[in-house]
Amino acid sequence: MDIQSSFDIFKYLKELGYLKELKDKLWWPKSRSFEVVVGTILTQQSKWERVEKSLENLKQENMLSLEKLANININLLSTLIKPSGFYNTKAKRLKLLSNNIIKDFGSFDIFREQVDRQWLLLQKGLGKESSDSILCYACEKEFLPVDNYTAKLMKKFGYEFSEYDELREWMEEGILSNLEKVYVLYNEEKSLNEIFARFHGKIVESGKNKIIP
DNA sequence: ACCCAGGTGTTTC
DNA sequence: GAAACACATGGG
Repeated sequence: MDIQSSFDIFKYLKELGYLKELKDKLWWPKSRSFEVVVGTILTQQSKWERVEKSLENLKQENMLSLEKLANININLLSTLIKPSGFYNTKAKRLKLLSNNIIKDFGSFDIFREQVDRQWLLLQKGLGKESSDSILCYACEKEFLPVDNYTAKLMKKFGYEFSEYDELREWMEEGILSNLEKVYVLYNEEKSLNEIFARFHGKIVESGKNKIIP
């Protein structure tokens, strides 16, 4: 298979017909909500099923909101997110991040509108992938997150990058320079954010399910 | 028993 | 800079 750009991967995954019906059209469960922010930290080096368990625990205790997490007892938070691992570290970072969002933006809605990558990268616990995931799935900005699955997938086709941003820019550029073709593949009109969001989702799902040998 | 998962921060050369 | 290590659970 001849892969010239990320668009060829996009087309290939599209042709597989995988990930057709999504509960959430942006792929990430409860996209646009504060849950995405919580999920990005919880899912680090963990399985999504374990994250769902933690999210359930938080919901059960009525703690799954920006205001509640900003003021939660740290030991309680650790206990509730135990299923997704690294719970002491993640608890500290989640609480601090919630406080910083309130301090610098006042509300989650303002945060969604005004936050930028630079602010996110300054937060303890948010690296490039988590920051881009928040921008893409919580804030609906035009960012294409890349992860280990993306790197592994591209390596299979002979493309390797030493830096996260090099891979991300190459992935974004392949789509941006083939936008007309992308729109032909979709019946309905989609925003660039939605295209990036679903593309990343497909890559993750195809990686998780090992559909590409 | 070992390996991995929708990474990140710190320490050390 | 880049490599090595810590953070931790639970399923295959």
